[in-house]
Amino acid sequence: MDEKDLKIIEILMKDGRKSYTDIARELGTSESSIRKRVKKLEEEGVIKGYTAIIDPSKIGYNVVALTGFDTEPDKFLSVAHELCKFEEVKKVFTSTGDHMIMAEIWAKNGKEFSDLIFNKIGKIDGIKKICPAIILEQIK
Amino acid sequence: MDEKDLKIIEILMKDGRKSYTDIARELGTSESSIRKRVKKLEEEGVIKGYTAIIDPSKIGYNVVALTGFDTEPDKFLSVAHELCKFEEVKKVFTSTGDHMIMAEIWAKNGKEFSDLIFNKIGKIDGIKKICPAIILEQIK
DNA sequence: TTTGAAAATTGGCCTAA
DNA sequence: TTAGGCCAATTTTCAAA
Repeated sequence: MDEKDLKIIEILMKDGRKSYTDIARELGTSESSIRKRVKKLEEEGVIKGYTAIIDPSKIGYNVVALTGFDTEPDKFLSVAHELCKFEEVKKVFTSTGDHMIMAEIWAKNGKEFSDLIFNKIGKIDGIKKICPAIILEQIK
Repeated sequence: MDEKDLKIIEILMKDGRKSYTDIARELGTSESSIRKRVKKLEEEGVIKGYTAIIDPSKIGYNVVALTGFDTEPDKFLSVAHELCKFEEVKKVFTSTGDHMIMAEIWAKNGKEFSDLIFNKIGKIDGIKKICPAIILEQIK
């Protein structure tokens, strides 16, 4: 892990589909050098994967919410695990602060979101409180 | 925007570097069809870009925090805008719920994080309250 | 790092709906 | 007119030396 690896990571965070050849040109080195470094970074788990950044509203998901969950202490991990099973739950974090678990949840509209929160996710055993913060706009 | 577009999006969210040829094979169609659909999705802003998913701790960022900001109502937008200028601030959202602004902030350690919060970001005009929730683990 | 073969990308052109 | 298919030139990927 050196300066060049960090540069590669920076470039791939900006454009995850940039070709090794392009990165090599940008950093003034060879394509195979870049490819081997990227492969190593992937194997080491530094690069965990690649993803397309989607505008949820453009595919019909008009409600995206950062949702905090408070749980009974001993049910904490099982709640987190259950949350992951929902297709609408895109990300799950454990955290300090106001809530033990934070999740990013996508829903088509307010009705579907409340149905999801009250009738499905809310039914998970061990959840004490749900605190949704609906994202209005992603600025950065 | 049809079923096939949604499938393409799903595939590219799982692996943002998958080749058009591979996607075509998976969906039983031709490479050029995929290519033209992806290009259109990009032009329409459905696909906003691609990114490598990095494990922050593996590149020395041991503190990642979802941080809520309360602002004076009229300074709301300028605060959001100022936040975006910090390299350590990776994402900025406006939201309903407890806080008007939510940001994902990366720091190398607790010391750097508190320095950032108290001495730099905290100095932005219009901020009334900062509520950091440090992410312990990303499960999904 | 270099090299060469295999694979993917790209642009143009054609057909069909 | 638009989406899909086909082909040929170029570029990229990938493994072996």
